[in-house]
Formats: sequence, C-alpha cells, structure tokens
Amino acid sequence: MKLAEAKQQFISSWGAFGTQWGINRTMAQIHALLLVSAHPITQDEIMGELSISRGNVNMNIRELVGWGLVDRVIISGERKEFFTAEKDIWKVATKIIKERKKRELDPMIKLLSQLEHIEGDKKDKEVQQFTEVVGSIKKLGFQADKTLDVMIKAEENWFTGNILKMLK
Amino acid sequence: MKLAEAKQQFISSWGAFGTQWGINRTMAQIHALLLVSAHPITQDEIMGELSISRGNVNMNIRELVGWGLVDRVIISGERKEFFTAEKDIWKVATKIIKERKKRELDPMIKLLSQLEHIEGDKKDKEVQQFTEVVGSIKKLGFQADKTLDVMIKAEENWFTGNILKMLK
DNA sequence: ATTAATTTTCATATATTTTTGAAACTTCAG
DNA sequence: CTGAAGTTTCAAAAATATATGAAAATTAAT
Repeated sequence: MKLAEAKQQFISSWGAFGTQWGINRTMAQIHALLLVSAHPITQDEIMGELSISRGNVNMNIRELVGWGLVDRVIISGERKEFFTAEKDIWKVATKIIKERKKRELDPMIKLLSQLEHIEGDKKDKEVQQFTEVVGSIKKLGFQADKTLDVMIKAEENWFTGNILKMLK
Repeated sequence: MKLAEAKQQFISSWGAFGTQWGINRTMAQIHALLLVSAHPITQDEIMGELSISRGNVNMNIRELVGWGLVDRVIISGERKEFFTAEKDIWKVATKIIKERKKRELDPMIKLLSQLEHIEGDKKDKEVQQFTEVVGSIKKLGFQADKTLDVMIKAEENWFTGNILKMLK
C-alpha cells in the first residue's frame, strides 16, 4: 500500500472509530491528519485535505487545542497560523483519560453520591434495589478512578510493558 | 429526596452519560430503568415509564439482550414477556468491556496492522512519521487489550479492592 | 382452525448533531 | 490610519441518528 492511500484510510477509519466513542467524526479526522503529518499545517491545508469548510476546521481545531492534543505553532516569516499534534501516543492517551475522567467520571460519581441517600422505608424492596445499584455503580466508578490514576502515575512504564517497577 | 424522584434523575442522567460514550440515550435509559426495578417488567411498562413508543422499546431491548445486559423472563401464567437486567455491576462492567473490546479494539488493531507496512522510501520523513504513529497506536491498543484481559481475569478482586491476590 | 393478544419490522417522521459560508472581527504590513 | 490577509462566529442548511406507529408476523388460547 502506498503512503497516500494508507493515510487516507487511517484518517477515515479513525473518524469512524471516533464516532463510536462519542467523538465528532471530523474532529477525529483532523487529529488523525495532524498525527501523521511530519510538519505543522495550516487551516487551509486541512480544509483541502479533508474537503471541509473553514468554519468546521476552525471549530474542531479549537476543541482539539482545548483537549491539549493540538498546538498552535508560529512560524516566523509566515502570516498564517500552523497546527501540530502531540505525537507521543502515551501522552495523547493520558491527556484523553485525564480529560474524560474530569468531564464524565467525576460528575457521575457526584450524581450517584446525591442519589445514594433517599427517604423512605429501608425495608421496601424498591428502595433497597435502588440504593444497592446506585451504591455499587458508585463503587465501580471509584475503582475505575483509582485504577486510572495508578495508570497515569505509572507513566510510560505501563505503555512500555515495564510495569513491574510499579510494584516496588 | 424521594425514591420516585431519585429514580427519574438516575434514569435521565444515565441516558445523558450514555450519549457521551456513543450509546443511544434511550437504550441507556431502558437499562437504567431495568437496573433499579426490583421486579421484571414488560414492554408496556417501559413505554409508560419512559414515554416512548413500542417499536423503540422493542429495538433497544433487543440490543440490550444482544449485549447480554438484559434477559427475557417467562413468568408462568402471564402472556406477556418480562425483562430483567443483570444486577451485579461487576458482571455488567465486564460484559460491556468484553463486547466493546471485540467490536472496537480488535478491529482497530487489525486495521493498524494492515497500515503498518507501506511501500516507499524509509528515509522519507512522511513515511517515517506515519509508520511511527501507526505502530505506536497499535502498541497502545495491544497494551490496553492486555490490561483489560488481566482486569477481567482478576474477576471481582479488582472491584472489591482485593487486588493484591493477583500478585501471588 | 379461528382469532385475539402480543411482538416485530421498517418506511416515514422527528430530533439531534454537524457543517457551511458569509459577515464580523482581528491582526498587521505599508 | 488603511486595507488586505487571516481568523472567528453563528444562523441557517444539510446530514445523521433516533423514534414513531401502523401493518405484518408470530404466538397461544379456545
């Protein structure tokens, strides 16, 4: 397979995977394009490469910058802004994990904590079932939170497979 | 907070969280409703409780059954079908992990393997960048796969916090 | 075998999300 | 300061995903 074809397929598939994970297709594609670009590129280049509008590029780039996955780059002598993606995949992964943890896991745990204590007869089957389920989901959330923290603290040791160091 | 109110909030919030994770809002809500129901319930009860159509309930229930999160229950003497959700949250989590691994992680790794070897000048910066990124994402995918397997094999020890047993 | 109850399907309708593109805004060279 | 280049915004359009409901299919009681 030639580079151009492989790039195309990577970008389009990455977009499809993103969709399944609740990430905007175009945002995922822009990220993919930037990941495989050896040099920083401009909005216009992204527009051309992915055949999308200026506004679309602009909004999604802003979102990617917000996630800390993409940086604006100033190239002296150039009037236009350039963009480049963090290439260290481990860093990419940890940034995404941290961000989703903050945006989704934390609020979920907060909600469950509020729902855990309800008025009413503790003998009531419905009440029991509810508190039981809410409590155990909260516990699962805590456990996931802890595990992800350990993973992040483990830094690249997890990624490199050198996880044994963690156990000392 | 009263039970009815808490249930309402749990169901609606669970739907919202689902959306962020690429899960259909209604499917998540039906699952939530079944999780906090002390007894099996019918399609009609779900329709009433969530104010949604028969077809909608039917399709999403089928999907939940497909994920192994919900079971059809025959109650003798009753003509209608009843549904109930797996209540053990650890089992729920592992089923979701296994299923998403199979549906998403495995195909992703397969794709990346195909893209890893491309024709062309190995000295070319663009070629280098591409193979580098694709290779490292694949490696990350493998690592995630392995970690999830260990977690699943660890069974409830992970959930209960009794993870030390694993290290013997 | 008939028919009433229940479930399933799927074309169409509705809702939600994403994209466009032109106007407004900003920046900066001359 | 002026205006051309570049960026951002956002209302409206397009695309996508989800929901509806009535007809078809299935099931089971008589």
